[in-house]
Amino acid sequence: MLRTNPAFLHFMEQFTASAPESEAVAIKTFAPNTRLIQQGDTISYVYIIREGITKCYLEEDNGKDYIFEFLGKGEITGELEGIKKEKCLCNIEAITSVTAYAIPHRLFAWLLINNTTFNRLLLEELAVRIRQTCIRTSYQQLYPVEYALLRLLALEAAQDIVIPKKDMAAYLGITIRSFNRTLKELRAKNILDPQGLNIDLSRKQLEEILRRFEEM
Amino acid sequence: MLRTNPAFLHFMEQFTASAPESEAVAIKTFAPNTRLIQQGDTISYVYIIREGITKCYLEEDNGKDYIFEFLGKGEITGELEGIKKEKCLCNIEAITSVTAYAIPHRLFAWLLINNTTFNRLLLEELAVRIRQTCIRTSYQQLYPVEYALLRLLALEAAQDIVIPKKDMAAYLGITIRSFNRTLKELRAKNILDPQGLNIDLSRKQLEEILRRFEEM
DNA sequence: TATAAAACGGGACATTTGTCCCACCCCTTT
DNA sequence: AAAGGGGTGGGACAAATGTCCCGTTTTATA
Repeated sequence: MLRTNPAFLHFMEQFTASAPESEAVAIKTFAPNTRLIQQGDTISYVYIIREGITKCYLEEDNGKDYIFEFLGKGEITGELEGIKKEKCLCNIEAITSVTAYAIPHRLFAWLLINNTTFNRLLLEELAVRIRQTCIRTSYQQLYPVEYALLRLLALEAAQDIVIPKKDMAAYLGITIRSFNRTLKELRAKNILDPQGLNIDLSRKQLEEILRRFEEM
Repeated sequence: MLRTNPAFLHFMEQFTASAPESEAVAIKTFAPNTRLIQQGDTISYVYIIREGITKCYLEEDNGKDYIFEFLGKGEITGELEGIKKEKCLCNIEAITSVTAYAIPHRLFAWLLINNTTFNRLLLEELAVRIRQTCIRTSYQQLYPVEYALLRLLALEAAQDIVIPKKDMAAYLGITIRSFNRTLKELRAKNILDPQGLNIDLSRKQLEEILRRFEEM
């Protein structure tokens, strides 16, 4: 759910600390609820998140939003546009306060060609993203919302973060109404079986889930 | 819907024709309904489709299938597993008769490092795939099935291919029953407005859609 | 503190989608 | 020709989800 990429972050720290080319890399700051990237715009930077949490989402013409993923430390964004010069696919909006490395397209292209490590990191990142997306989409299409919601709550607690309710709903592709309803039903049934969710949870995390669950 | 990548195909033709390393590349043939890749398996080849159409899908524990995409000429598959050594995410099954270049992982890794063109082609392919997936997922989650179905029919006709009904349903993430029902409703309403679908259609394609639509 | 404005939860109903099942058609086999 | 099997379309009902709306709570502001 909240993706991170420590290896990428580490690379950027090294790179900005030592490489002469890295002068071009700026560090930008974004306040909560402001956008790093705006859907439809043409941009000239690729960002790598240094600190904070963002949401990556698409706004459809009918006013509905669909959140693809939450991007945290070390995640790259704007890379699709950096690879193929097209308009931005989706919005990247800061949920918490965010700082990010801003890599100009020119440098990005240079890195891809001349820095094997960087190239490799990006390749792996894209591969992971595709894999995760596939798993999630399929899961959400083929299982009842109930399961997906439970799983999402578990992930949220496991990562010890708080995501606004409306964002969770948008992530599941449902309305807040449905979200609330399902939540209520789960509570009524008193079913909370993280064992069946295929997520590793410590005892502490499990308690955390239960606590949040009651309070929501 | 049916993805192709002429540039990738062209590269492979050139490469197998001239490069000495390409000895390792075999051409494999697959009969309709057989699998190039089996979900959960460990493989040692990356495939690039030379001819034919395949479907890339995930089978969930509850017996349902979700089709991510239909891969045709020049599309690569098994690349996620080639980049990160993990078990196969999904099934790749031949719909028509298929021939494909089979690239051993060792050569694949070598190409990524030593052949800038290949590296670039893969990067672009992954980028396109992510983009397309995002667009589609969002569309399917946030619009009524009716729209998605209409759009799918249009795409199918525009590319002049035939996809079995059950595969179309699996692509939309719905049951055949729902598929049939929606189809019937559309026919009853006699609504078929490809203008609103954001797909470029020639007059001939439009007629083709209408024809198929009536016959289904 | 009082009051308006905005966010929130959930009831009631409408719509959409899934499940179950049966009738029909087209094969094949005997 | 008769019987059986597999695939297909759709009716009837159940379940899930969305839409509309209202009363309550929270927040902001004078």
